[in-house]
Amino acid sequence: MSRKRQAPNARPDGPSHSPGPAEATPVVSASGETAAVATFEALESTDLVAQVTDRLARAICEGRLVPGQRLVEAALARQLGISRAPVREAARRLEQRGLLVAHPRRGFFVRDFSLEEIDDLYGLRIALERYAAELACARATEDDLQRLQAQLELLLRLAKAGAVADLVEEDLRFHLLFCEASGNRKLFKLFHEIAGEIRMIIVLIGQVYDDPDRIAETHRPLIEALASRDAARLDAEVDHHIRVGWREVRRFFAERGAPQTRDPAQQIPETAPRRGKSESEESGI
Amino acid sequence: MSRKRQAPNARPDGPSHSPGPAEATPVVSASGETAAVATFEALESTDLVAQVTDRLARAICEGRLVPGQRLVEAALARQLGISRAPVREAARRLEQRGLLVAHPRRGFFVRDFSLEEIDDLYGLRIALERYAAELACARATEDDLQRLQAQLELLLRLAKAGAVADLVEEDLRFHLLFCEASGNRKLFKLFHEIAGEIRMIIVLIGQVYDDPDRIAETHRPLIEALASRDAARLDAEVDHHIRVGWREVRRFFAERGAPQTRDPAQQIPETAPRRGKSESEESGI
DNA sequence: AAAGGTGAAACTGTCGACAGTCGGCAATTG
DNA sequence: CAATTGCCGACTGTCGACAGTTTCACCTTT
Repeated sequence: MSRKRQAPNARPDGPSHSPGPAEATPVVSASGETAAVATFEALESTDLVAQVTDRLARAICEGRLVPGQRLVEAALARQLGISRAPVREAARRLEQRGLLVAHPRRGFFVRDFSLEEIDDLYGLRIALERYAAELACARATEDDLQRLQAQLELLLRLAKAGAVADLVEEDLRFHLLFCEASGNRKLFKLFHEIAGEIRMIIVLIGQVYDDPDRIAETHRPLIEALASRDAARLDAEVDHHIRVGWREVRRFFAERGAPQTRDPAQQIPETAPRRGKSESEESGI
Repeated sequence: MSRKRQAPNARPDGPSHSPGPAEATPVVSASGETAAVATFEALESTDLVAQVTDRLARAICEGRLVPGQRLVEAALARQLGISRAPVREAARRLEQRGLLVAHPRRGFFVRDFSLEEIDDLYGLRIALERYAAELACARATEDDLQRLQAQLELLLRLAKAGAVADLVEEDLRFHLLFCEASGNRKLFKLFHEIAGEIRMIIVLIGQVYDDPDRIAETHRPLIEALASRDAARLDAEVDHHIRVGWREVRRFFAERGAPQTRDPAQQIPETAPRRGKSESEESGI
């Protein structure tokens, strides 16, 4: 045996050394010390990977795991009462979704967004949704319209009820329905992925929806334009709708103070042409 | 106990790539400064997963692994002389790239495309590249144009030489350069992923490029349009260029006979309803 | 002979272990 | 006192093993 039992305290990572001015982040310091920022209960049942993925995603989106934070496979596995394999797998999936970033030999870190990345993402989103709109205009069924209408009503209800968190979720689902109506499955899948990052961004910057009713209401023109089957009109509406959100996000993001800059190692496809690489470490500490 | 690193066997070819064992790195001489900016390139990361990923991808694109074929983790691991973990990981990456499909509890299968999926993919590709064109029109640097020009010339050379296989590869790289010129990294990354599937489709249906010269030449208008900074013109050119390829692919695909229909379980984001399905086939590399 | 049942083989999901590597800290040196 | 080197701990990459599940073939039954 003689197996080193590891430090018993559930705080594997040093309090500092993480990415830069993390300390400045609006951490809900209600919990003194570093402490276990997010504790997970053990789980069982099948589909371990899916469960872990889901749980981690939720933890990230609920802010229990803050950007830049390091995730330690072994620690997570221990907390969840499982082995590292499923944790690892789940982390990979979240990396694909853009919620985590993998540093070779260093592990996974909670994704952080630069303003530039947010712009990239929203620009892409517009391109995708406009394409979805174009297709939907031609192929959407009466059923699709019905679903969108129902979703709109749900948004309105949530806005009235002040359930902002749910509103974010259902807002995204509305757009997902839109993509689904396009009939292009690949597009739907892609948007699904992007939605994960958008959700995270929105949650990160806090409550964008200072006027829930108005936000919910802005979805109505989209349905009406789609119903009219006027491609040009719908295109314009979609473009406008998303740009409004984009502007809001930008504004809030600027207020909240820009976190670290872009992570040089992340997001670059492995087969991409490689030029001088600089392991420019975070400028923290 | 016994640690058997590289299995000596490894029948399957595999001069991976390493261009020669001897590195003639120029000894840094006049480095008086403390900087010590010795020009030593980071040596090739001995990343097993990356190697396996690469090898499998190549096998698929070279047709040594046919669509629908089942991949058995253990068998692959044995052939490669490694354990299942890296193989598994590599398979996951290829799944993300759309080259493999994972059936829960059944393993991985080489992706197969239905005509509908091809249409989805090309439609999406047009949407993405048009967006890239729009951005590039405004942000492309002189350097970007230079690179594209050089790539075009490479295409022409390959066409003349009849190196069709390389032509496919470099054709895709041309479009990748285009996306890169857009300055939107996320877009670039996304297109990079899609490029994998497009490559596979092209390879699958055989030689689309029955007239290599013409194909290569069709890229010139794109550069010219970009150079003119006429967004509308470039948009039209991009749209046309891709649609031509799309049509070709469709034609060839129809001839080659449609394989199985769409696999219902594949490609659907986890939150979507899923059903079962069965496949078959088996073999080794 | 076809349909259904049963058992074995095969494969994936999961686990615990090990070793190399990376980052940080401390001792050392100029 | 600052910079450099060496050491130590921690964590990831990788491995072999085990158990549950699925598949496939053969045998039994109608």
